[in-house]
Amino acid sequence: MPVSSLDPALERREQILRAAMICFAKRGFHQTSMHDISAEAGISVGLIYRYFENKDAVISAMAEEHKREIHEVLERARLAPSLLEAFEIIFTWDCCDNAPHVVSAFVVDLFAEAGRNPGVADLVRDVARTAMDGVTDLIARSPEANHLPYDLQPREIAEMIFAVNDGMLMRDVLTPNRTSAERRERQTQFARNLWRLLFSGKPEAVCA
Amino acid sequence: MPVSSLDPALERREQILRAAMICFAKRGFHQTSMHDISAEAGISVGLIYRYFENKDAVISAMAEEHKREIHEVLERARLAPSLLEAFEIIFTWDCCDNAPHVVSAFVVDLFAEAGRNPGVADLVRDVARTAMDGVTDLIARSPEANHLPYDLQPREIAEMIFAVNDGMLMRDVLTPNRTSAERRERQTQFARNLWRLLFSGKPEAVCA
DNA sequence: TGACAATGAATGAACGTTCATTCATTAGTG
DNA sequence: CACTAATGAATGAACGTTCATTCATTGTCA
Repeated sequence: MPVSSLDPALERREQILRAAMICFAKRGFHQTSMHDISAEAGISVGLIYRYFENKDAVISAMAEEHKREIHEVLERARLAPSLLEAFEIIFTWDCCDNAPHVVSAFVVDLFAEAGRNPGVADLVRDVARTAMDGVTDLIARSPEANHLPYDLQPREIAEMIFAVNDGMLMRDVLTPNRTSAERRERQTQFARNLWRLLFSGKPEAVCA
Repeated sequence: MPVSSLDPALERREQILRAAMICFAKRGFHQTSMHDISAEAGISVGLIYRYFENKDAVISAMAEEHKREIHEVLERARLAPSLLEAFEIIFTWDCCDNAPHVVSAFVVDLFAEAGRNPGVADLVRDVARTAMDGVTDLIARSPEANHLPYDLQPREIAEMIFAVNDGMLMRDVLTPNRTSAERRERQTQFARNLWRLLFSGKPEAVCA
């Protein structure tokens, strides 16, 4: 548990967001009541309104946190010593050790919410575009870019990576009792398979 | 618009389901009220309860309809003259001409619901497994199966196909104003790209 | 130091609204 | 008339939000 901040107000905010994340993942945005969140956080209902204007603000704040997290993952991928390892980082970002399966349930619900809430849609679109640009750039700069099969462009490969990644995330909500380790193993396998398809040869043979 | 049935009771049922689908896609399951559905269908609230036990039953019935639709798509894919064409059918099944973008919004919400409603989860899991088995079989039986790159198994390829497909579906909710034709074009492109990655050669060169 | 004032974090009952569901009633049909 | 289809006002539970109130902490001053 991270002793995240010296500011007690910020700590409260994060405590509320942590509780909200658990509730949202368990029940979804619109089935989660403010009472649920307050109970999960061990505080009173009213207190939430000291730190957030309303329920929508809680959802937005969490979407923002998700945005930061994705940016962080991209940064780590950018620093990876090889493109394959960058792939693996991107494919396993949601396999955090604690709270297994919470992230995927949340993200799927976030996309569903984006489908009807334009504000959330803008935010998710923004994250998606930034991530896509980052990975496109990552591929274009890599030494492997010279060996791309056929006339596939870096952008097309990035799109495929994200499609596969999102698709696995979506499937994940169907198997809630898989452990983080199992998920990581499985998704790493996906990354390797995609890699093999893209760069004709064993992974070790192409690493920089 | 299909004049689906001679039985007026069944017709009412379908009228309600059609209206519910529109509402669910627009607002999501839990933000859609029974009044919304009745207004969309042009009937009274109480009448819905003559044909469905409660709101959950409406959701389940629609998930069942989705199941039937997927099975139908699989059957069409099975009858396709080549594996590539089967791919294209699978990748574009949700690009129906009327009601653009309705399907993807609905399906993403369906998965989100599956994440918390075990009954829905069972149903979706069942559809997913059947579809996966069908496509695995499709690949294994195809003449191209002998040219699979590296040690990739038909099952792994099927998993990748569905991951890509689900991922695109998820992305789709972010661009609600794309037309069906644009979506079809884009997703066909995805199918072709995946095809090229899988079977090293131009599509035309490998068709049976 | 000790007494008192001010602060604002925290509470939870109360309010107005929305919603799923029911049911007494009406319309339609044979 | 008898029977079913259809209506929509009524019900009660649940929800988001507000706010009067409590109380531990901090600041002030003699």
